[in-house]
Amino acid sequence: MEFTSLLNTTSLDLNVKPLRFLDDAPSPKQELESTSIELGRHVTMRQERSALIEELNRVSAENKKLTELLTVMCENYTELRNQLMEQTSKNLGVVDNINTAASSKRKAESSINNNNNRTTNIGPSESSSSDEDSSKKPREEHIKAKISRVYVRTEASDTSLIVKDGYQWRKYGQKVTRDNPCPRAYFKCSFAPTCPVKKKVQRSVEDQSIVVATYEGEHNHPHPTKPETTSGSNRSLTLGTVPCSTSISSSGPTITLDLTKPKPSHDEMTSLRDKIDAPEIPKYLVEQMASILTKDPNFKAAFAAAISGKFLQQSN
DNA sequence: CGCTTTTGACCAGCGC
DNA sequence: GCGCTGGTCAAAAGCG
Repeated sequence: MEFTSLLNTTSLDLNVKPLRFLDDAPSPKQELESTSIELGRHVTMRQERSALIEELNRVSAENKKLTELLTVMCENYTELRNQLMEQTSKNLGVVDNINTAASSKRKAESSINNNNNRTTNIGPSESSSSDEDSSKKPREEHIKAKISRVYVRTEASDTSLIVKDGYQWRKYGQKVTRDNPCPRAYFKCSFAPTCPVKKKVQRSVEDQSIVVATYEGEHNHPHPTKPETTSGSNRSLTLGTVPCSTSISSSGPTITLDLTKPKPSHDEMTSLRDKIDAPEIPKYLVEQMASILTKDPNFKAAFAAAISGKFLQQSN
């Protein structure tokens, strides 16, 4: 799917013609001639109309600015996407080697029955069953612990088996396994005493600059610190007063933009722009939101309908 | 002094 | 039953 083919912000006509519906309305002159009793009311209406026109022009200008902001974000996304594609194509071969090397003789023997469950993952990932646990305890009816595996590239000279994921870990053992001369370190989550999560860290036998971290279980406590990367597939945030949430699922990215809430004031919109530009909001998050917005073919229609509906509501 | 790391010993599962 | 292997325990050492 080519993103640029979907992205056409110029066709996203956010600069609606706010004055158009005014042309269709009866002119003030005609109404004044119709009855003199309503003269005072027409004066008030004229003031309201001019205020409305001013408001609509301001909204149009804001829409134009938002369009430009969206265009910039989409350009950044395209650039990052190209970099990601380039990096991914480089790493795929390495990961395949890791996957092959990680299969020990014991696993190979037992994996005849469950080899189809093996997964090849880049970054935080999950598998329905653990290839190691299933070989160790094949009689278990259910897998108690949630297994995920993370590959981290580090300096080959760095002998410390430390994977910075934001959690606090206590090392409780180290073992040299048969299939890998590099020792395997065993960690337990020390942030919460009752947290059942365990972590195994071992260098890849093929590429010692890559550290393989295997997580077992789920944390039963909030994240102690902000991690470098998010392992979850769902993200949700509220930017200022704009109710906006994004999520990425297996079925694809979805976005919930609550336009039913009251329209933010000018100060709130300015605050929102400041927050988007502010460094406390990660750039990747803004770019992700922009990409999700522009990827959604229904977004343009929904956004245009919401704006036009707002205008019609005000005109009534 | 308290916490973390190290490391040898111990235990359990599995195959033969 | 025995040996191999991965995983865990716990005492000692290290560190701030």
